[in-house]
Amino acid sequence: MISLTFPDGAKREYPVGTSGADVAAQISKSLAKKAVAVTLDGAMADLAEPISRDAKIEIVTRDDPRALELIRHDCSHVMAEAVQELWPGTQVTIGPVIENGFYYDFARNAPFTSEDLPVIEAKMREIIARDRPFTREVWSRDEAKRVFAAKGEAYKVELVDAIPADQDVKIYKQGEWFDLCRGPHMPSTGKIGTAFKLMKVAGAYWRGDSNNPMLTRIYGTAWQDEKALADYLHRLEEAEKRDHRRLGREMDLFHFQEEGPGTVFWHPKGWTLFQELVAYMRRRLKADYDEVNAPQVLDASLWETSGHWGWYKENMFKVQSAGDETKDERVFALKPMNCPGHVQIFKHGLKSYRDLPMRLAEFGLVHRYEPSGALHGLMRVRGFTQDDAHVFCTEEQMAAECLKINDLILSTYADFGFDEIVVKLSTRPEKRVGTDAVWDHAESVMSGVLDQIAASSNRIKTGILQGEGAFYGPKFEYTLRDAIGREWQCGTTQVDFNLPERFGAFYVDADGQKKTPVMIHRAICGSMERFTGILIEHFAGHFPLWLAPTQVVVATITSDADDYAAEVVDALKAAGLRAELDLRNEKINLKVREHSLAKVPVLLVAGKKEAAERTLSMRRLGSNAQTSGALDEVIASLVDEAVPPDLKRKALAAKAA
RNA sequence: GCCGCGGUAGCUCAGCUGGUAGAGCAACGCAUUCGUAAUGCGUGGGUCGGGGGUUCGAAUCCCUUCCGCGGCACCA
Repeated sequence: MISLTFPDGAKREYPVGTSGADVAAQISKSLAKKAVAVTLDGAMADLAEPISRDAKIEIVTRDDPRALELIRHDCSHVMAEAVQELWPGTQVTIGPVIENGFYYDFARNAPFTSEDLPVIEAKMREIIARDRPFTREVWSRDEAKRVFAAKGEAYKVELVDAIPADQDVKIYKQGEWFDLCRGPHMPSTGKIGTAFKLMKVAGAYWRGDSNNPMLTRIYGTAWQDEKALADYLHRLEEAEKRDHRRLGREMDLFHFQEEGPGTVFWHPKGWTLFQELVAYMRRRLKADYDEVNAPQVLDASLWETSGHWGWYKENMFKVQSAGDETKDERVFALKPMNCPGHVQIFKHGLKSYRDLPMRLAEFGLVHRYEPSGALHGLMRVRGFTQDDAHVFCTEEQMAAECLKINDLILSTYADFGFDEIVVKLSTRPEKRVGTDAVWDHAESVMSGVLDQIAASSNRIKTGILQGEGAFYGPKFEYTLRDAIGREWQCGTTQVDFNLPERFGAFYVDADGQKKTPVMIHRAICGSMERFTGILIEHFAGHFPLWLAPTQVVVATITSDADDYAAEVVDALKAAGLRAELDLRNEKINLKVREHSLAKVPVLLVAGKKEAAERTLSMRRLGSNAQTSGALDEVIASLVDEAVPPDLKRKALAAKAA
């Protein structure tokens, strides 16, 4: 007999080999009907799996959140069956569950197109309606390989080979069709239901390696019921509405054009937003950093010394004289990084240990020849501005500097409303420079700092990314979560024991000896262009007043109010607000509509009455309520609201003191 | 870079199996002075991404190239 413990703590005895299905059936008929799986000591398992040991058991019903993964996984199997039924000869590879859905990668001579999706969906509905049971078998490796090889499933043969020797080769059947799979699955295909949809086709490399052949991936989404599916599709639509490329056009912030692939044409409004962000960052740096500016175009030899030429030559812009007659054959590069420039500044003149830590910041415009397929609006461009800085310090100062940077990064994010942050330590990659001893040391200091960060706040999550470090040193990566739950990796702190040495940078220590400083690369926003894009999406274009490109529009109702409205705009501008005047001979309805669509935060309406009383009717974006106020009071309250968060904090602190 | 899809007026898009382009919005003009998400009427606007080919004839078919979109790979 075995003893099973239920969630309520009750224990019951069952014969060895009892299945979850048996247990459910003994509890109640309805539970047996709803059950799709069990958890044994927390691990999900098939309902039909014979239980041979004491365990904590829980019956998982179809409406349990944990069943969602099973629905999606089963759905990917059904999709694979549908595809093979429709196009015999198509090879199946892998089909995992992902966030919000699943995919399956197929190998087929002619790739699928989006027109195939409804056809596959229809076939899937047929298979689900057949409601054939999922059954599990364990095969020997040789048998599995023989069967798959005989079916022409070369990829599956490779997958069987990849299964660790101590694990069984499990096969799941759904009627005639079967797949290599570790499970678990629900009892039958009918449990999947109808709340699924195939979303898109895409190419994907076999095993994620670009040296391998490209397979066709079909993405799908699946949910417990139609409502959840509809909600998900609605969320996608909403996300699309806040796409920064769309808002960039609608709000007249920036554009791209063919002649400048991956480079931004900033329009007046977009540039105002961008500069407001830069101004904010610049204020935040003032206390601790010195701002510098290093050249845009530097001799290739400098990049050879830094190692970038060797590692990233393919991704750099080469610059040369374009003149046909020129004798100057020198090869320059458009800077892809600011660090070599900053090292030159550090090296210029003798530095003492007393000068350390030396923190050099630059809003450096860098250019990288990104692969064409990687370009994506402001998020991935070929020319961008880094809020970069390099801290030259001693080894002893390193940990403290990392923590100081951590404080700056987290407080910056908080000012934009990002307070769920994940900090991850990336350790040595395979392709790297420097000795193992140096890496050992750097990683141990960094992991100590990571522990301190983790201990400092319970809102900050930490983790490790094995092998993801930069070629010259380990790094921290800061990931923030936006208003609709998407994660963006922005900030980074990278310890570098290599570059200063490569460039022969040194300082004179207290004992009169030359020593190589440690260099810490750090960025907060990362790419200012990308961060601007993130902010556009995070706020859905509905910026807080201090960031909004146009903060206020004063719109008239009749031309009788024109003079007054003009006076109001002058007063707003004099008070430092970005204000525009709308005197057009149009109805107020049209004006309200247009400025609302342009996402202007504040609309001040002036009619005959306001002009006579020297008041304004205020309407805030996103609300149709109107409030009336005296001119001076309205301006004062808007001025107060438009103070950036860092200055507001400062003013509060000054008041308190 | 790789796989698939796309590029027609400022924007969103129609244009089937080849017969030299069309709508809505926007713009411009005129009228309207009208209290919180579209006032009415009128007018102009496109070498259909570029290049080449097939054809009597190409937005439409083929090749090529650039750019974009969705993924994959990459991201110092």
